[in-house]
Amino acid sequence: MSWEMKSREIKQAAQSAAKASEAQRTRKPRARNAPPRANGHAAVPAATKNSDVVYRDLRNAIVSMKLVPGTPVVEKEITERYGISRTPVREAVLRLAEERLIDVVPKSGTFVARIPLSVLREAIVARRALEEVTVRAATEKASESQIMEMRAIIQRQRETAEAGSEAAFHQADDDFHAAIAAAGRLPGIWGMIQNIRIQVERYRRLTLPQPGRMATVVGEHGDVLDAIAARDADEAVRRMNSHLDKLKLDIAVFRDLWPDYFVHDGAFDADMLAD
Amino acid sequence: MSWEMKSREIKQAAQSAAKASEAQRTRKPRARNAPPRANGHAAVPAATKNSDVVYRDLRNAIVSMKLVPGTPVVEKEITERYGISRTPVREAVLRLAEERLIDVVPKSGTFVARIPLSVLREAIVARRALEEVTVRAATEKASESQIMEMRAIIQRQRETAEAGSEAAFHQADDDFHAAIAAAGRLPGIWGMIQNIRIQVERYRRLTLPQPGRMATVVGEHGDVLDAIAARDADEAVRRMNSHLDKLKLDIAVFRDLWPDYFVHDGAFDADMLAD
DNA sequence: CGGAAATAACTAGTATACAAGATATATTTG
DNA sequence: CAAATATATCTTGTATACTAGTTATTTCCG
Repeated sequence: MSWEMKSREIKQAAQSAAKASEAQRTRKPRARNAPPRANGHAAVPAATKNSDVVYRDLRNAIVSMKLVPGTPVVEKEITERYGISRTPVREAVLRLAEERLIDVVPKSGTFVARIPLSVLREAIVARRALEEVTVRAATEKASESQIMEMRAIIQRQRETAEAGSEAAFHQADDDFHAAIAAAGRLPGIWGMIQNIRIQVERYRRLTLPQPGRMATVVGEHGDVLDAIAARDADEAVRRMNSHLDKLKLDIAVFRDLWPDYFVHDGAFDADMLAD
Repeated sequence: MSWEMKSREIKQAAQSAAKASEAQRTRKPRARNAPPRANGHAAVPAATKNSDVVYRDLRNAIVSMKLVPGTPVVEKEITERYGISRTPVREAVLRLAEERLIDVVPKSGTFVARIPLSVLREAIVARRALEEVTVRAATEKASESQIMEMRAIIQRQRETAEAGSEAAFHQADDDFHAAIAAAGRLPGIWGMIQNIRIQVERYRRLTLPQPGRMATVVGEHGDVLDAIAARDADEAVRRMNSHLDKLKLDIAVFRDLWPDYFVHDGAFDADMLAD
């Protein structure tokens, strides 16, 4: 069940050596000042590159804790697994480094990053603030059809919870929060929340094996939606906050259970749990 | 005064062809499982790479509107300017593409991205939400010395405003908001705010030539700090919000003045200004 | 046998060469 | 002369080769 299972062989472009004979070039170069499209480049599906595949696989492996913090990430190894060159692999690694999921030590090695406790704490705070905005906007602006959509998502999540399908459950969880942002006409903020969530996701995976947690989540989502449907913004925000707060109960416990997975960087202090 | 002035010549590594003779290798490879450092890799200043230089210069040129939206960004051109190869240039371009400051059209060209109106609107909303968190935390936790520090920053900003030094003024502006986040023990959230700010910064530059604006900003900062010093969180948040709201008065006007600089993507609708 | 210096092998960073596709210019054709 | 076609030459994406720095191992010396 290692993450290598997910990596498909990427078709490697055959490198034929036939090079065009170099005819004399007497033509003057053109201007090429035209921007791509006036409307805003959403027509083409933006062909998925090899580096995107590597990025997605690596990212999934890291946030799902299949690659635990401290694991070396060797470019050459990935290169061979996918049958591609270092360039796209390196591209993916650099993207992950910018998201602080990977640490690159120059001329030495790259490793799956440890979870910084300070980032963890601030990410939870920031997410609360942004979810509050989306919930409030959704309460104000959600159409009836959007509320029905969200009820459908919750029902789907209930079904996946009963079936015990973890991946589908997480997907439905994502969809619910995204639907709230969409109902509030703030889809971009959902994107920001997702970026923040990455930082917390690995910690959340460590806390997963709580029995009955999935059913609890479904219930809390229902509570939030009820308040939105009743157009009670303050209550909706309160319920969303209490939903999100379930996460940070026992950071200290898990930090002590897996000390190697966390790093205690500067801005972390004792009031992390008191907040 | 073009942005090329800022690009310094980067020392190019001389490429001597002397390759070590390949002696027979009978040694078995080592393990190399050790993570970089147990404490968290903050010792080394992380030597600034060539790609970092290109990234910073390009980014500055874009957010300062020296490179206006739609301008082609040709890798080869940058390559020649800095005397380096395409690899680090490409690295910088890709980073900027992820920040949505650059649009890369595969096999065709890359261009300075237009400012998406929907992102603009949501970025302003998100920033308000996060600044509210930091202001509230600062009101609660700021030490006296930190408040004095912030007064000093405001005074410095007043001096730069009187001197008309725009760059120093912006720096002091940054420092003030950063100091608030630091006082609230939420430095990471300031980082998030900065990322969001990039999306708005270019629009802000278009609105700059408002006479007396700098003095107004200094005054508003002082008002916010007064409320923090008085430990009146609600008032501090109110003043910060009114400070930030100065930005979004007339988006429609500027969109009509420079239609080519903006792009009207999906999630934008008329209530953008009504909010 | 223990510790320090030498050395080999690995790492990321960079340079360069080529491939695949897109776009503007040149050419042909009605 | 206009429109369609052809072609040259851009562009980014990828592969490969090499450099410089780091780390583990070996070797040498006491």
